Amino acid sequence: MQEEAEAAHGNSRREKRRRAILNAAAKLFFENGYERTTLSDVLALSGGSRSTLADLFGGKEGLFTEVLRETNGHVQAIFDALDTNDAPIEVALKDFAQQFIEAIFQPSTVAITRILAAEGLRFPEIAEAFFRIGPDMGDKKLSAFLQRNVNTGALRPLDPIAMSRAFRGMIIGDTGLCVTMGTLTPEHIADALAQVDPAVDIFLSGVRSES
Amino acid sequence: MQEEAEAAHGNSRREKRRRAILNAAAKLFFENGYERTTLSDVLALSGGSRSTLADLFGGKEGLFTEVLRETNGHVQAIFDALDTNDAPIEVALKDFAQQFIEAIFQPSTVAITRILAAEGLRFPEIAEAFFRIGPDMGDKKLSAFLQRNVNTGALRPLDPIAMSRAFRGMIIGDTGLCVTMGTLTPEHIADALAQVDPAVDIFLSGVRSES
DNA sequence: CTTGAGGTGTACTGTATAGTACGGTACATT
DNA sequence: AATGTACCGTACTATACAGTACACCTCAAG
Repeated sequence: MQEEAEAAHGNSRREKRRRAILNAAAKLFFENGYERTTLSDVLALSGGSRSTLADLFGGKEGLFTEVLRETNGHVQAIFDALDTNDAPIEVALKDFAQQFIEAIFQPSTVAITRILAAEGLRFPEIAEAFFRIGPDMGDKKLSAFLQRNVNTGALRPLDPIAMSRAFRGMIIGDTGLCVTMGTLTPEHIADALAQVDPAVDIFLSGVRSES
Repeated sequence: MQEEAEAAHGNSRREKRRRAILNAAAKLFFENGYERTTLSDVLALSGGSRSTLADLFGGKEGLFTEVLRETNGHVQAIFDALDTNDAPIEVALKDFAQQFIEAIFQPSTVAITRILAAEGLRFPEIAEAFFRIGPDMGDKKLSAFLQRNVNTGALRPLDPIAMSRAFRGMIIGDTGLCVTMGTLTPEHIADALAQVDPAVDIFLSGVRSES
């Protein structure tokens, strides 16, 4: 019974420590990278002792993968929330683009993108997992939407995958590179948002059936 | 006089060592990242002694920045070679897209993109320099080309910067993310090349003046 | 052949840091 | 309040690595 309670919300004390360490580690790993973050730094920020950290996570690698797993979960949730609506195509696409940009520039999304760029080769399965939930999720929803509009005859019968890819590329532009380079500023995001309308216009003119 | 010869092509012996160390360092930094590359690794690959390395580059940071500077130079040359031609718009754009993809997926471009994604925050001036010669160079040539075609009336009077951005985004798509994640494969490149034609079609249908 | 300037290799130093051991402490349960 | 489990903190160990010192070697010029 006691075990059950632990499994559910955790031994309140232990779980609090766990959360504190995890949060501190996430912050430091994302800010400074894996190598340049020391366990002492983490503990200085979180409180707790080396022994507890070792017990909870096994060691530095265990802590890191746990941070990534959790962040991947957050990102997954963000992309799950993406949706297309039943407004006229133009409006629906603009909505989707706004949501997409917001999803991509969420702090947790940006953080995990950068850290995986830096450390991805060492944790390939995690990098791949992220890739699958990030781009692929957006792609799936968008291409399904486009396919529906092809079926109704609203759009020319082009490959929905290719259209989806083109659309997302137009929306994101160079900003994706800024993210990984660490040079992302609020202006870049504002800029990306400002580019949505012209991009949608170009895209729609390109794919819409002749009326 | 002797000095002059040294300045030009270098004391042949010293210069050979320099090149060997630089090449080995580039390979290892790009493969394993900054932190995980040790000077001993570099020397094991290049030959030479710790003392010479210290003398030539000052230390690890000096060696690294020298590698980045040089690679930036190569990338600059690659992007300088990008050009638009006088063929019909559709052909010219497809040509440009092919060149652009090839430039972006050059080994040296990929290598420096990844290493800057990983270490960019520590060497911000280099990251920014790369950013300026990479995307911005492509952007400049492409938007000038588009502007010319707007002027002749071939294209609708849209903002050439926005068009350029949209075009490049469509061409690159997710593949840019693969690069930074280290999951780039030859198939990705082939895939990107295969997407050029449909992307150009969508783009052109979107921006061309009604005939 | 001689000579010296520059290069080589090794061995050393100092520092940083991950992981561990252990004695003390606080908290929850009864 | 007693008791035992789980946490804390410190100190220690082992290792890895950048940078340096130094004695030996190589090569080119005379």
